[in-house]
Amino acid sequence: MNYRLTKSERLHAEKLIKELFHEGSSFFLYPFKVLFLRKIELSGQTNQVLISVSKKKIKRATGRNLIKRRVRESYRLNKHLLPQDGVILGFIFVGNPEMPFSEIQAKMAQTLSKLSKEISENPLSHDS
RNA sequence: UGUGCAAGUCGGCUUGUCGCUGUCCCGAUGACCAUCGGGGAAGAGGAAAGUCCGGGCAACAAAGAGCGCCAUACUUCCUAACGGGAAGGGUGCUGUCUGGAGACGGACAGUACACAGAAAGUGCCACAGAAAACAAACCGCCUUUUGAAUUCAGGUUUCGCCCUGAGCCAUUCAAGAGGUAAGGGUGAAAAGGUGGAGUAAGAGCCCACCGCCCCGACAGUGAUGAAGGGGGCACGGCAAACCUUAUGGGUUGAAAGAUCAAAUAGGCCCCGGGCAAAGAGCUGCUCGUUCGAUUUCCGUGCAAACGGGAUUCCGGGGUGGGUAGAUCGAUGGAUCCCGAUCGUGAGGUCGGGGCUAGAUAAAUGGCAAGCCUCUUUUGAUUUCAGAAGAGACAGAACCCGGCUUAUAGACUUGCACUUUUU
Repeated sequence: MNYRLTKSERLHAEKLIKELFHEGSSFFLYPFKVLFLRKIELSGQTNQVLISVSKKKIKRATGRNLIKRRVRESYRLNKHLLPQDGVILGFIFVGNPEMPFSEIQAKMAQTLSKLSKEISENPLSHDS
């Protein structure tokens, strides 16, 4: 199983980030707000992920760094739950700053399963 | 031994495993670029923070002068520079000791200082108080004028009576005219103080001493100190009010800015050529003057020098990749450590050695185990053993020098107090 998380799997293109926030669908599953966007021209390619932590929720930069690292780590270990189909993902953490890694990991698995189910029920039509 | 204060140092460690960032090596895709795979070593701080000062760097602007605005403000030094630092001076406060009858003075230690100017001008000084600044006059004290009232002072006596003396005087009250700043009271602050002489009462009005002001030999680079001389004594405080004086400052800030569209940028490869004392400071320019130097490695050679390579620059050719993306800026520097030496010190000079974090929707992490430290608790006289919990402040973003603020705990040195033993 591939547990790596290379640069190509992380979202860094400014254009795609704008599209994700403007056109992407979203749902909320504590402690994440999840944004996702599927594009016809990207289908079949690797998924790309973005992780963000609210500055309002966690004031200190060290605290934000810690949470981002834990979320990224949990995504890295659970990304096999989601099929590779060029999905653009955004995780915005809004939970407790002292949430331990084990809890984050459990929630991440739950979130990815839900997302996977949603994607398989609504296949991307070439007309839209 | 413990506690406190000051200065300094450190600020969790180890292993395994799964990952991330750039970099080097190897392999594959035709290729040193790109992609994929494997491996090696490296990868946050003392404050990385606040963005408060100073500098480098960059772009833009700019004849010169004046005005304005902002900053700084004891002296000398350190420094690339600074509003930073060092040493020194001054003033205030506190403590100890000490001289004097006293006013007050001296020495030492600690501590604070936004320490230029209040005898250039303007303004302000609440409340209280008579008065808050060319002093004034509420109470009080004294002299005197007018009016009114009373005899008044002393002795004796329980008191009254009485006795002696003086009465256009004296005392009291009211109003007016003047003198006064001793005393009272107010205030953060009231125009020298102590003691005397003097006076109607008083007063630096006068005298002695203390304080203060002015001049000041001499000492010191200087801030400043100061022998001595003179002066009856003014010149209240606030400049963190305006202001004056002196010095400095063009503006912006790496999200600055430079570059790239089939190549003319930048990377890599190949070929050819240049390069060795220029240069830097002072200056608008010239002259002049000062500083400074002969790139580095290997080979031959005593050396001079010669040959080859590297670095750097120029020219030519080749080559691969990316497109809101890429390259440069951008990580080796006023650098750190050790030693010697000069200096009271901040620091300077010389010698030796060491140092690849460079991200860019932004790496330096997750998990497990063990150790270390601290706190609580249980057992045990202490050493010790077990259990539970915690490990601060905090995340590089162009780079340096400072300042300020946050910080669990540990260690070192010095000083003070304390305990035990001798």
